[in-house]
Amino acid sequence: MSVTSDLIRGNTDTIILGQLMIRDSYGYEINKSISTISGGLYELKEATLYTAFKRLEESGCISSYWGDEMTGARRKYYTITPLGKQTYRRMLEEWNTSKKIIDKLVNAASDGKGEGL
Amino acid sequence: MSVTSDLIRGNTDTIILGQLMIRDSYGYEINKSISTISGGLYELKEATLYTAFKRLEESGCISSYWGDEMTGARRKYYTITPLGKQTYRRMLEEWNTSKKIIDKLVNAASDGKGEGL
DNA sequence: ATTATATACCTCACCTGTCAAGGTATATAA
DNA sequence: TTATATACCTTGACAGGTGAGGTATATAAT
Repeated sequence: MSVTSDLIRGNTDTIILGQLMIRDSYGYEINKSISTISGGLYELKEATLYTAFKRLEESGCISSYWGDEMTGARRKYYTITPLGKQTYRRMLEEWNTSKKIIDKLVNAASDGKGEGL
Repeated sequence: MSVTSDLIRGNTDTIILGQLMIRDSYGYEINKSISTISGGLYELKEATLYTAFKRLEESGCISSYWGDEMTGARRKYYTITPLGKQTYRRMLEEWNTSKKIIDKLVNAASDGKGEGL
């Protein structure tokens, strides 16, 4: 884990919704996927993950159902709702906008040497 | 202000240090610069700004002195320290790394259609 | 004179998201 | 029987952001 939480913060919900855009999934699997996709550089803490599920379900972005596994630990699957898809797309746009602005702001000292001051 | 605080969070200190890399400055001016650079899409809340100054000064990244204005409101100027410059460069690297990872994570549904799951 | 606006600083209480630490349960490998 | 992997969940503490409030100087408008 080399990515600071404070830099990921605000993207947690988008990341989870993004995974559910692919297909229904459950907590443990989503977290493994995040770890894999990030090349092992990031993974959500379990408490953060389940807090996010609760938040997303309460806001109507996802819904859940128990899997019918006949063996192993039970799994709680999540589905993204239409509201969730809409929210995901909005958050993705927000990220792209913010990314550009943050880039400008943190690099102010390098581009053009100080416009704005 | 169209940028979500949670997306900026974690970059606040980097942004402030970035401004001080250009030249010594004071709170009010830094905030105006941020607003200008972001095209009016973002500005720090005053409470956030002054909390950040306190945090950065306590950690030795910046130091301060009172301006010698003979008119108008007094200004408290901040200088970036060698530790601050080092911290700034490290945080900039962290942002660049995180940015790529977050991009991968939030766009997982679009690139390659689901690798990692 | 008074009000409004701009500049310029600061603090406190509250909110939200993260997370360490703890817990429960099933299945398999050592 | 112990360890590891899978799989879920909660609680209390913590840190950063922020609304709301305060102080003070200077100028422009009423």
